[in-house]
Amino acid sequence: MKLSTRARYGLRLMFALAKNYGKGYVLLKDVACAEEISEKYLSLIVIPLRSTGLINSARGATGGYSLARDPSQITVKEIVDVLEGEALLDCLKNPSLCPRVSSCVSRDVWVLLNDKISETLSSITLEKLIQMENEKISGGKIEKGGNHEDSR
Amino acid sequence: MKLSTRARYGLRLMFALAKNYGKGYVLLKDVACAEEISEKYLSLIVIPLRSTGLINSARGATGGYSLARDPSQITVKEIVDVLEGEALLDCLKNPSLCPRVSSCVSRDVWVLLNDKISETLSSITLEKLIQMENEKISGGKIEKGGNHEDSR
DNA sequence: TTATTTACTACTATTACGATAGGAATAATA
DNA sequence: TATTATTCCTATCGTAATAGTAGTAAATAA
Repeated sequence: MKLSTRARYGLRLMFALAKNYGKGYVLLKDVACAEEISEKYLSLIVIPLRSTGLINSARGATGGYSLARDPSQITVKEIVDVLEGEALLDCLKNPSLCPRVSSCVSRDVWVLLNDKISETLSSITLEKLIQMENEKISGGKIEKGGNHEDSR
Repeated sequence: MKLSTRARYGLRLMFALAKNYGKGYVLLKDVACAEEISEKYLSLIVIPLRSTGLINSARGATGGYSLARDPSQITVKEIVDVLEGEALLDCLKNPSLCPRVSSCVSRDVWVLLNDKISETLSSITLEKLIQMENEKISGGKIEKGGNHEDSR
C-alpha cells in the first residue's frame, strides 16, 4: 500500500503538462528541472503515459510533450492506473488465480477498498488540481487588503 | 499500491480468530492449515499483531492465540496499519521530509486518497466480515422456508 | 518429564524500485 | 548538408523490500 515514486512523479509531470495545455510542447528537461526529478528517470515514466495516449510527443528540435486531452478530461485514476497497475491485488482482476475466491470474505474487503480508491481518484481531474493550486496561491498570499511579504 | 501478502494473510488470520472469539485459543497450525498458509510465515505475521495488543497469546500445550477484543471492536484498518504501515507516503505523516510540501498540490491528492482509504477500512469490523460470510453462505445455499429473499 | 505451543533470531532467494548510461531516431534550422 | 536539440529505446545496476525457510529457546499443561 505504498505509493510508488513512479506514480508520484508521473502525476507531477502530468500536472506540469496540464498547466501548459494549449501552449505547445513542454520539454522534459524543464519539468525535470522544475520538479527536481532526474530527467532520465522521468523519461522512462513518460513512455507508458505516451503509449496509453494520455500525452502526445514530438521528437527533434522544438519537440517535447503535451497533454493529449483537455485537463478536465484526464483523471488522476488514469495516471495512477498506467503507472501503478489497476488492481490492488491480482485476484481482483483475475479471480481464477485463486480457488477460494467464491468463499473468500477478505477478498471482498479488498474489492471494496479497490472500488473506493478508484472512485476517489476518478473524481479528481487535472483541471481540478489546477484550481486547487490557484486557490492555494491566492489563499496563502495576501488576503485582500492587508499585505505582507509572502513566506519562502 | 499493491497490497502485501502480510496484510492479506494477517486479515485472514484475524478473521479466523474472530470466528472463534469467546471459544478459547486457536492454534496457529490450524489456521495455517485451513488457510493454506505456511505456518512459519504466519508465525512472523502474528508477532506485530500481538505486540500491538490486537490479539492475546498463550504458550505451551493448550496455548494458542485469541482475539484481544470483541470482533465488533476491531477494524480492518487497525490490522492493515500494523502490518503495512499507516501512510501511503512518507511525507504524509512527516511533512518536514519534503521542502515543497506547502505548495505541493499532488501531495494533497495523496492526503485525500489516504483519508478515503482510512475511512473505508475503518468502517469494516471483523464482526461485519462474519456477517458477510454468513450472508454469503445462506445466500449461496438453499434458502430455508423460502420466506424472505435477502438479495444482499 | 514430555509433548506442545509460542517466541525469537538468523538466513536466503526473488522481485520490485529507483536510478543511471549510452546511443539511435527524428526534426528544425543555420 | 551539418548541427543541434529533442524524444526514444535498451540495457544495466545497486539497494531495499518481500516472501518464505530454518533452527532453537522458552513456557506450560498434562
